[in-house]
Amino acid sequence: MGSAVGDESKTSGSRPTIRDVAAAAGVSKSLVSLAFKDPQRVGEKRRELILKTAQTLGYQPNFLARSLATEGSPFVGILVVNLHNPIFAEIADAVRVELDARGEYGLITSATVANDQDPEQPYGRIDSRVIAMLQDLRPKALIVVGTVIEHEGLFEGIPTVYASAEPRSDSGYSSVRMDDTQGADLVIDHLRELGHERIAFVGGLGGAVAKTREVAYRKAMESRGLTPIVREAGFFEGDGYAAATELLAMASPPTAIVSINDVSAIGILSAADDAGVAVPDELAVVGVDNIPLSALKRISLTSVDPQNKLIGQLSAQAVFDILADPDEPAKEHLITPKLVIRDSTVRGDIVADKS
Amino acid sequence: MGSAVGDESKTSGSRPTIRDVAAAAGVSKSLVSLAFKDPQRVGEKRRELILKTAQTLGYQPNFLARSLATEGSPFVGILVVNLHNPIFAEIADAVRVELDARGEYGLITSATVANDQDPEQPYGRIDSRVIAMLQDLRPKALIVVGTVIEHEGLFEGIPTVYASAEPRSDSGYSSVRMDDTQGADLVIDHLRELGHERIAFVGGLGGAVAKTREVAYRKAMESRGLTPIVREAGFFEGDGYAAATELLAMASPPTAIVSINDVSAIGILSAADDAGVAVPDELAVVGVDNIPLSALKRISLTSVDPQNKLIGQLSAQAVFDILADPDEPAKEHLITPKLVIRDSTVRGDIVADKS
DNA sequence: GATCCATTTTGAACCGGTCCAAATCTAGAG
DNA sequence: CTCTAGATTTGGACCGGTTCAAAATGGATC
Repeated sequence: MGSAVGDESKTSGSRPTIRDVAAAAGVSKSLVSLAFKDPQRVGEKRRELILKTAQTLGYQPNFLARSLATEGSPFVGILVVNLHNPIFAEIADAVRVELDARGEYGLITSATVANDQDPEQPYGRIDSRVIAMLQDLRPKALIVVGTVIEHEGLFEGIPTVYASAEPRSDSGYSSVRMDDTQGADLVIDHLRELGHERIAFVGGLGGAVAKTREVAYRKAMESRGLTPIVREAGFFEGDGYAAATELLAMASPPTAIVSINDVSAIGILSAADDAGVAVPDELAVVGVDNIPLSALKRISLTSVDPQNKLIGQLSAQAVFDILADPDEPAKEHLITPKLVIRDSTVRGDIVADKS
Repeated sequence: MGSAVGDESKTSGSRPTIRDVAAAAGVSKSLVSLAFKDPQRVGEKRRELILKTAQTLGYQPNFLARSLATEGSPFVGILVVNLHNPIFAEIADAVRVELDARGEYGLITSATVANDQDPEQPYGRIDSRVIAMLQDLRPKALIVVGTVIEHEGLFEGIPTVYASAEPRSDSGYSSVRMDDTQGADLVIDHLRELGHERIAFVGGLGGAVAKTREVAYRKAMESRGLTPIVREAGFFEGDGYAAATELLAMASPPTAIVSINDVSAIGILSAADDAGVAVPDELAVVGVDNIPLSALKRISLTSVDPQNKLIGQLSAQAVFDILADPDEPAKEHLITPKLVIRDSTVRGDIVADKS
């Protein structure tokens, strides 16, 4: 009565709230809330009524308010450490697909800050403001994709799974990553089948991942009665190029080079080109990561595929395990990699190009 | 009095709140709030006291509560459409650096959902739950990096800048992107200087970006009295390969091919290799994007560099402009690209490899 | 010592939800 | 028709901040 205020007086501008719906439907806000999160508890009639008015009003629960009230957000956080690395994008995708399949959803974020001090690990340092935000958001769980430099209990209280990170001795966090030992075995066996014996390794610098792979290479060689030839190097094209150039200048150069990763391996290919060494006839080259560009015809690099899709799936799986039983001890999942054989070891033999 | 409740009874577990600090410092919560967001208004003594007790208690304002109360979050949202495209990572980085330099910060997110229906634009469709969240968060502004398929007023009420997206006629949103017309001029001029006249274009399928580049190529050719040769194709390696194979089988094949982007151009290189056509002697190839892998020696592709760093910077700049004056009409910034000349057009001539 | 004004501080309402104890409404049993 | 148990609905406190009008404080002035 009175000055006949329209029903929609509040609707101006911002989104309708739960109170608007309650008023329009003639029920209490509590009931509207219930109708959304536990529909069975609400009587048939009102439920329909509430849902319909919500629909017509265009109501959508406010995520912020909900998270504040419940002390927790409805999603799983996915922190992608390094946006420049395509394999992390693959893992993140797989994580999201798996979460979706189980009715959860993932929020992808990156907080990486360029780190000029350490050219060998330019990414991995993290913006604390973004972390603070993520903490306040309190996602159900967190999946960290890639290696974070400073991680000391950053996400206390949030169940965390590390996907494709470096092996860490500390923490009781679950992790999922490629089994480098098996990777090295695959590579060395493949090369030996092709008749190679002087097999060198390029890499080892720049963190635990590098070290792990170097050790795996050494073991694989020694267990087969071969002598390791290691040339320390970093992760990038230039590193592989320099190392390979040196190796090829040796008195009796290696007939095969195994690299720490694909990008460096591509540098090795260039070094061979420049030195007039034919690949694969005079030199076989193998990388690790199986990044998309290794499949390009111009490169066609034999590579250890870490099975990123599987890593993503298992990471999501690990999150569900933790959620189901928070007291379960942390697990370390080691994925068996696959060897993708291309022209850099066997001419013209294109195998398992698409998986 | 009574059962002597300890001061820290609330501190157990979760982070201390503003009330904990207020109690510990013997002031009201309002004052603590003030001390944090407008320190000048608080008396010297209490300010110091409050800040110190906050420090010792380890208090940090809760981002969620703040955003809810103020109806807005303290950061600029950066929505990276496609994590798999390295140029978007470059843009996002540049945006963040620029925001940082001006005291703001960016929250990177990706909401892309794989889109099996349309293999030519596999990314660009967006997870509505993530969008809803972003809306609730109400960032100061939003920078969308890359082309979003469905965008109809998704972010109403939030100032939005499109970086490196397709040109859009609708909307009053600001945008920053490469000037494709200038890009085409650079390419055609370069090729003509090298004596090429039969210059073909590969691409044009898969959205407005593709169409824009095709039109730019046509204009550049016609304005120079040359006849356009267009072979419609998509964005990927296979597309370039197929198109180039066809072109090279023509009675009088082109002596140069301009591609829609680098990835497709690499396919063209492969096609030339397989057809026994020498690059650059018998065929020159040019791409667009200057993705990192085009600089690899094995590929060494001449490419139009869209100046991603600059695009990122200007996008951030555009955000500040809007924030400073919300009524300013939307602007369209066109960036002048640079041509990076490599072996695919001029043998052995390595120019501007690192910027 | 009283008065006035500027500065500092406080209390309470609010943002948009959740949640729980209490109130109300069924309907079947006695 | 009353009683009671179970289902449904509601009011109000709460999450952790912000905000603003009003109260308290502190000088300076008369």
